[in-house]
Amino acid sequence: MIMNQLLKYFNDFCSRKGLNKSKPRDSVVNAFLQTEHHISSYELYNVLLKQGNKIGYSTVYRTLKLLTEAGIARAIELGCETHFEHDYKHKHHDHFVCNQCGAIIEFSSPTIERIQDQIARKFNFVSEHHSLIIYGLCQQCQKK
Amino acid sequence: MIMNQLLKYFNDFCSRKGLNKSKPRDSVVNAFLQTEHHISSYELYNVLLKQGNKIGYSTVYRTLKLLTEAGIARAIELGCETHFEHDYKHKHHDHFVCNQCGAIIEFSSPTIERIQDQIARKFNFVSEHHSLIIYGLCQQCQKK
DNA sequence: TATAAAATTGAACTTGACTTTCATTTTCAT
DNA sequence: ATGAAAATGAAAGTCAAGTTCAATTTTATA
Repeated sequence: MIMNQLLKYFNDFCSRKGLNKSKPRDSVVNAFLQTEHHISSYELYNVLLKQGNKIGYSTVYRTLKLLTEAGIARAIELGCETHFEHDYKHKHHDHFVCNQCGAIIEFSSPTIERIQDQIARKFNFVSEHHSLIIYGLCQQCQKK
Repeated sequence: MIMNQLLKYFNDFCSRKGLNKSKPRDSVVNAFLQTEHHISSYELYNVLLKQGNKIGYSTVYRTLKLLTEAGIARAIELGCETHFEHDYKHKHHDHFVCNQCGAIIEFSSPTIERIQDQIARKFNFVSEHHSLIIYGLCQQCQKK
C-alpha cells in the first residue's frame, strides 16, 4: 500500500477519534511508515532525533500506540521489549531470532496457523492471536 | 521423578560447580520442587516468606538461575515476566494464556514441533528452542 | 484575526521486573 | 577452632514501559 494512502487512512482514524493535528505526531508516523521490518519505540525515537527532529520519547510512544490501535502498526513482544512492524494489509507472520547476532527474520506458515487453531479447539480454548518465536542460529552465524 | 532424586541431582550439580551448601538455598530448591506448573521468582519468594522462611529475594533469584542451569527448572518468558517450571525429564510444551483471567494452560503437539523444525530448515535457520504462546479465552471465561 | 478552551507535547517521574553490589554472615578445609 | 572462601540479603542500579503535569500548540468561535 502506498504511503500516502496509509497517511490518509491514519489521519481519518485520528479525525474519527477527535484528535487534533500535530507536527511531532506526523513526523513519527512518517518515520514509522518508512521503516522496514521491526523497530522498538526507542529505536524509532533515535531515528527521529538523528533526522534532526525535536521530539520527546513520549510522543513516539503514544503515536506508536495510536498506529497500533489504527491497525497500521502491529506490536510484537520480544522478551521485555516491544517491537513494531507494519500491520495494515500485511499478513500475520512469525519470527526467527538469532541467538548470536540478534537478527529477527520473518517467516509464515499456513500449516502452523492451521494446526494451532486445531489444537486450541481441542483444548476448548478460543485462540485470539499467538506469538511464535524460534530461537537459534541464522545462516550467517552458522558459518562462524 | 521423585523429589529426593532431584535433590540429589541438584546437590551433585552444585558439588561439581564447587558451591557450598546453604540452608536458604535448600529452602528455595524444596519450595520450587513442590510447585506445580509455573511460578515467577517473586511468587516463589512470597511462598517462602509465607512458609515462615527468612530469606532474601536475591537468593530466590539466584537459586532459580542455578536450577535452570542444572536443567531442573525451565524459564518461560511471559511478556515481561519470567516464569519457571519443572524441566528435568518433563517434555517441552507450549502455553495458552487467557486474555481475560491470565490463566496459563500447558499443551504439547508433536506436529507443531515437527513443522517448526521443517520450516527452520527451509529458511536455513538452525532451531535451538522456541516459544509458542496462544492467547485467547479459556473455557471458563468463554462462558461469561 | 484575536482569543479562549481543549488537545498535545516532552521532561521528569513512577513502576515493575531483573540484576548487581558489597558489608555481613555462614560454610568448610585444615 | 580458625581463617579463607562462598553465600546471603538489603539496597542500589538498569532498562523498558507507562504516567504526570506545566508549558506549548491547535482549533473553534467571536
